[in-house]
Amino acid sequence: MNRKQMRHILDVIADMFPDAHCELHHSNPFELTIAVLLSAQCTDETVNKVTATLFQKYKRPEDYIAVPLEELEQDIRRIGLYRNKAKHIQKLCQVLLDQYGGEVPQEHGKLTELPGVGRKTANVVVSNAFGVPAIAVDTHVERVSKRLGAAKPDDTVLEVEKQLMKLVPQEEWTQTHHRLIFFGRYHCKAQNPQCDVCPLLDVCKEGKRRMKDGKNRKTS
DNA sequence: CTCCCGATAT
DNA sequence: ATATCAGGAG
Repeated sequence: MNRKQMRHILDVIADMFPDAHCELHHSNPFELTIAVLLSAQCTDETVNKVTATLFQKYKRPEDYIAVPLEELEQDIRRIGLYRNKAKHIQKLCQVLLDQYGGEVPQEHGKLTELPGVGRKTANVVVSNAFGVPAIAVDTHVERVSKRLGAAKPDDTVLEVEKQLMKLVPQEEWTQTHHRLIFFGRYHCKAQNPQCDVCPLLDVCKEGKRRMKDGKNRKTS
């Protein structure tokens, strides 16, 4: 795929989702970091249900390490993967207090060194909380990029990210990231992609293949 | 690569 | 019943 082909895709998804945004509820960089950490293999809707009460009980890093690990585990149990996540949160809060005065660092390299924070989470935090252009490749961005042909089927998430950074102007990285997520979450879905009503069908090999094979099933 | 894991959609 | 969900660590 070249930049001109990508430009067309960007214009179409901009028209479909003009105000795509971060759907994880948060009111500061620290809450955003916790929310993204919790969101692994879990819908943002479930995360928001939990953080609605979680963020009332735990305001600062000190609050998370003041309770027994088991108590924090129970407070986030519905998220899934809760034992790892609770452990990561306590370790992360300890590091924030020990090394960063209780604040979330703005440097991408420092973020990825935090427990439970990988490249994808760091990208979300720097772009959403600190205004640094970034394209976080989550399950939706990966799937959509590969279906549309912006990345190869066996590319790693890092390779997908690099490819998108080449194809998309830097000033549009963060916005594009959100629009690709919305496109993947609400339209080009994992299970029932709505190829039959997709404005990108004419440029999507995967979509044409699905329509031809009759795999596109519009059930609602 | 495997493991972690509950909630929801299909 | 199975697939999937804003992944990361060992």
